[in-house]
Amino acid sequence: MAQEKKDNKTEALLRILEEAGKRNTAQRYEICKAIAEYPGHPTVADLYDTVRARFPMISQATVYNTVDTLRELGAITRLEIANHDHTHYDTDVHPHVNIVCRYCERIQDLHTDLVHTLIDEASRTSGFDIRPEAGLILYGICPDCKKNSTETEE
Amino acid sequence: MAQEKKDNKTEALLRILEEAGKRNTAQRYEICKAIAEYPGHPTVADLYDTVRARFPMISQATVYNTVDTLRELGAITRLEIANHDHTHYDTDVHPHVNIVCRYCERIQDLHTDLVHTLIDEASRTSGFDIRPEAGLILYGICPDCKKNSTETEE
DNA sequence: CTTGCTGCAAAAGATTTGCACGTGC
DNA sequence: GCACGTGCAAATCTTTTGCAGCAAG
Repeated sequence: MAQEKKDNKTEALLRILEEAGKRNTAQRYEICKAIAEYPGHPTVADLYDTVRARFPMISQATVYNTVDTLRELGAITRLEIANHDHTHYDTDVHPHVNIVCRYCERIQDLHTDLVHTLIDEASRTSGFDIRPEAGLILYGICPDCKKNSTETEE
Repeated sequence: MAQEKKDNKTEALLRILEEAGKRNTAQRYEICKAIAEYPGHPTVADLYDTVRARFPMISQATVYNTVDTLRELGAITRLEIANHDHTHYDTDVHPHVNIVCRYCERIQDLHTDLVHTLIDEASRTSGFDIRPEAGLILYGICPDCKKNSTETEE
């Protein structure tokens, strides 16, 4: 079932490209697959490495191009995380909160109705048309890193 | 009163540096003043330009250094905004939402109790120790840009 | 065929760094 | 006087771009 879900995700991305009139290339197939199957929130470098395993001659520029195309089509979103060198991408395009550990840089998703409440309030009070691609990021220390730092000292 | 507020803000930043045992230099004074007086959310380039008006020989590296020092001390926070080339800084270190216009790149602050509610819920459900330096960013279209796009077409 | 896509390599551009000099304390 | 801060310029590093050749439709 997990595998089935991944396949659906890959195909969903490919369908979005197809419906936008984009050509179906082997590179794009591999990139979509890599995005769909990547656990978590890959960077372009992550995807480049993954795809290169099967497609050694692929260029970074192609990965950047495809990822950017998918982003324009709303299939994925950019996660801009302070102090991370690379830009992460998120396949979950529903507005949600990303919680980032300051130490291990782990990213955890949090879905909560509060996000919608927040968007509603922001729309009402600011007059902005809020787009769904919310960049809601909270920074903190994850349970593991908290434990480790407690064990060692301070 | 507005001027008085700015002065206080400048001095607050200087005091933070002083209390951290940092040396009091003319460059840092000008940078703190530029940050305190800047309307909105300056980038390093903004601050560099502002300071250079009074201090022509200052180097960009010094601005980067000082801004980074202030950030480490918690006096300002970084705003990572998708698709903006420069990193913006925010002198408001209370957790709040930044609403960013996709067109004119205007940034508007929104203070609401929902942020605290959200942080509480995130702490409880994720087990993370959430830090106050929340990067809560919502993207949208500001009233002005909305009006302009309506007037012109579509 | 025609146009978009890819690969390559170089460019761009923000931020960081190394080092020597100057300056606060 | 000592160590930190500054200035300068070069380095770094991610992302973007120009262009020629290739391939999808």
